[in-house]
Amino acid sequence: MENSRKASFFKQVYRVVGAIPPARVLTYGQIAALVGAPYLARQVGWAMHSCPLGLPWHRVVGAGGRLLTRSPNPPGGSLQQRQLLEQEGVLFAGERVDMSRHQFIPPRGFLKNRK
DNA sequence: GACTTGACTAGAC
DNA sequence: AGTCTAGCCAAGT
Repeated sequence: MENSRKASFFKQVYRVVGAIPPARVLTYGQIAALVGAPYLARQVGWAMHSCPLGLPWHRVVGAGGRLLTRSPNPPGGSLQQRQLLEQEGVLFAGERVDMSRHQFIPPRGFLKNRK
């Protein structure tokens, strides 16, 4: 059986994002790869646009630790994202997140050991 | 069921 | 260094 992989792409993304520990960040492409579609980075970002409350959307960054957040709310949602990350102790290299330090590396069975 | 949109990425200029 | 193009595909209309 194909396990419970029938969940919508979005839902899978939400699950991954919601599982990111504090002081850790993931790139859209990496999240996409985690759900089994390294080329769906866009859809990941699109899924985040619907960012359900309670989801650590601020822990999702673009390639290279770049902040791409385009929240329709305040112009410059990236700034808020940066503050939220710094609040967790994430270090920044200029305008980018220090990926070499905070890039989240999913453990084996990260998606399997889901309850 | 076809068209449009999109918080991406990588490569080219 | 920045700007542009192309490609990929799910969900909304």
